[in-house]
This record gives sequence, C-alpha cells and structure tokens, in this order.
Amino acid sequence: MDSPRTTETGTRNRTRRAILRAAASVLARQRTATLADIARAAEVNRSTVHRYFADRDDLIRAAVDDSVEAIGRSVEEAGIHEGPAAEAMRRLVLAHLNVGDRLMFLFGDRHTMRRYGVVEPEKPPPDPMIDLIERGQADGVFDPDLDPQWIQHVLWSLVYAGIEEVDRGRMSRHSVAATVVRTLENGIRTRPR
Amino acid sequence: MDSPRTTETGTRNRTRRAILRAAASVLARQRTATLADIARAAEVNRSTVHRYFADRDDLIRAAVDDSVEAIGRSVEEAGIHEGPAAEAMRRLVLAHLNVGDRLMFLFGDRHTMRRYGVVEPEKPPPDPMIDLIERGQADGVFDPDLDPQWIQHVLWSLVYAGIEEVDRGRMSRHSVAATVVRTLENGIRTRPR
DNA sequence: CTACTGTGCGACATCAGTGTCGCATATTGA
DNA sequence: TCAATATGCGACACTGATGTCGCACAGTAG
Repeated sequence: MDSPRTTETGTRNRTRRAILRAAASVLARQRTATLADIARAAEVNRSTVHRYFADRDDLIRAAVDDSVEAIGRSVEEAGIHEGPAAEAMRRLVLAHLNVGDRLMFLFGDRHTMRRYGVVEPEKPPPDPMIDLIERGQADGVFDPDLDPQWIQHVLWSLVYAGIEEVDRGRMSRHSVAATVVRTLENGIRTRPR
Repeated sequence: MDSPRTTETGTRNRTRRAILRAAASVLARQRTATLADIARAAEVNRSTVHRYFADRDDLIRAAVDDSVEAIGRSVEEAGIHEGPAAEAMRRLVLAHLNVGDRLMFLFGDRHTMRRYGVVEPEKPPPDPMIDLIERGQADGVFDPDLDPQWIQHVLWSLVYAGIEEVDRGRMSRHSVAATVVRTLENGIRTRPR
C-alpha cells in the first residue's frame, strides 16, 4: 500500500517492515545503536539489512518516512475534524500514544529530523491538529492566550512523558491516556468544581 | 569548588568547564556528535580534550556529573521548601529553564543516564521536588489524583518543550517561563473564572 | 517435488572516529 | 623578562562499525 516497492512479495514486505519497526524502536531509545543492534531487534541477520537498505543513512531515512506515515495514519484515524473539540483532542492523544515509538524516534533527537527527514516548513504531523486547536480556542474550550503551536508541542511532550512512564512500567497503557488527557486539559492545579 | 581537581589552576578549570558545557550542549542536540564536534564548540583542539579526559566515555561521564550538579544547584537556589506551593513551583520551573541544556543532555536520551550516570534508584533531581508536590497536594493546590512522580515528569516535559521553543526562536526566554507555568497549572483548557 | 527466492553465516576490506605522541608556539604567573 | 604551564597542530596507530561478497541452507510458490 504505502511501500514504494509495491511489486515486493509479501515475505519481503514483512521483513522490510520488521526492520523499519526495529530501527525506530531501537533508535528511539539509543541514538547510537548499531546496525547489528537493529538487526537483532528485527530478528534478521545484519547482511539482510544490507539487502533492503543501501546503507545506514538509507535505513534511517526510510524509518523516518515510515514513522511519519504511521503517525499521519494514526492521527487521520482519530478523525479530529469531527465532533466537539475536547472529544477530538482526547482521540488525538490516544492516536499519538498508539505510535509512541515512532514519536520517540522522530522527535527524541532533533538531529534525526534535520538530517534525515522532512524539512522544518513541512510539519510532519498535519495541519488538522492546528485546525482542531484553533477550532477549540474559537469555541472557548481551549485557552485562547496560548499559541496553537505551543499547545501542539505540549500535547507531544505529555504524550512522550506518558510513553516513557509506560516504558518504565510505572503506568499501564490503559491508565496513561486518561492521565495524559487529564493533565493536558487541567494542568496540575486542583481544578475548582 | 565542586571540581574533583581543586588544585587545578584557574586556566585549567576554565578550559575543563568549557569542554563540559560544550559536551552537554552539543550532545543534547546530537547524540552522535564526535569529540571533534565537542572540541569545536568548546573552542579547543581535539587533543586538548584528551588532556583533560581519558577518553570519550570519561568525558560523557564527567558531563553527566557536572550536569547533575548544575541542575541540583539551580533547583536548590529556587528554595522550593519555602513559601506557598504554587509560588515555589513557579520558581522551580524557572530553575529548570535556567539549566535547559543540561536537562536536554541528561534526559533527551535515556541511554545517557543508564550508561553513564546515576542509577535509577537515586533520582538525579532531589526529593525536595516530590516533597513540594506532595505539600501542594496536601494543601489542595495540586491535583491529588495525579501521581507526584508523574507531575514531576510533566514539569520536565513542559520545561523541555519550552527550551525547544526558545532554541527555535519561536519564544523568548522571557515569555517561556510564564507560558510553561500557565500550561503546567491550567492545562490547555480555558479555565473558568 | 522442484525451482526460485530469501536469508544466515562469516570472512574481508574500508573508513570514520578515537587515542597517542612529540614539537613548536601561546599564555600565564612570578 | 623569564620559566613554567597550557595548547594547537598534525601525523600515526588502533578500533569498532559498516559495507561487500559468496556459499550453503531455509522457506515459499507453482
């Protein structure tokens, strides 16, 4: 579907995807990981990685593209242009939590995006997020005094923090979404009722 | 004062500190930066780095220790055990923003802390932060339904996001503290007045 | 069952980064 | 001013990671 090599067999496609997922996952946690590390995580031989990707740079670039697509799809499936802004924001948080590894990989080190990926003017996550935020601000649901891009970055930061909590076993995948949403909406101050 | 080599001359001390600061700053933004990159940022020759640190590992370890100390000092100067919890939290945010590079260096890649630094049970930033959060929760100022450690991570995440905004020139150092505090306290939802 | 595709294995060459070294020069402190 | 300290420079050796290659075997599709 999204693979540039759509004439690939199912077997090759699966191997390629396993390598890309492993690359994002391993590099998200250790930027200096070797090709051997990635191959191990993908459960293939190092030479197999070379059969799919010309070199290390090629692999990382492909992993960046793949991650951008995975995040884009997850965000699209959240359908944030529909429904009340607060509900849509909650679906957005879930969508991001579902692609936690890719987010950590893409944004954990700004060098990755600068060297391998989309250039700054093109925002990897699509404008619909900013649209949602602006819609919510117009509706009086989101704080109009906060810059929409800042809100977007806050969202990512909290999702990121949530993913790390889950990774460390300090929070369940089930409870993290609620906690992230609660903190995103209310902050840490006790909300007067 | 805190340098293990207190018999060092002022010149040597200054050179050592320049290298450590450059290490934290450069590695915060590019985990795979070389010793040559760090030396360039410190405005010394690469061989000079070797005169101060046995090898790359030694330098990174020293940079971790130095960063932990710098953050600890900044947090200590915030005097968060004094005054109302909300005020103390604001000073804490400022304290963290003041050591932004070190935070990005230490926590931008979990591998750094795991391999070079303090082990998990010893929390690099001191317990007083958790004490402050619990104090605020007891006083009804902070949300008692949020885990104190989660609140601490949220604080770091937002500080981190703020530092990146400043780095990208999208926010001034002056306004970032207010924005971080506002978002930390209120979240993104419009707060009813 | 067979032919084709895909992969593991391991050896080998290359290369970027690191670590070492000695010398000349710059800087600093007495 | 001079001696001691600090540093830049660049050459060189070493090391780990990468990239290439060919062969044998595993897996898959017809």
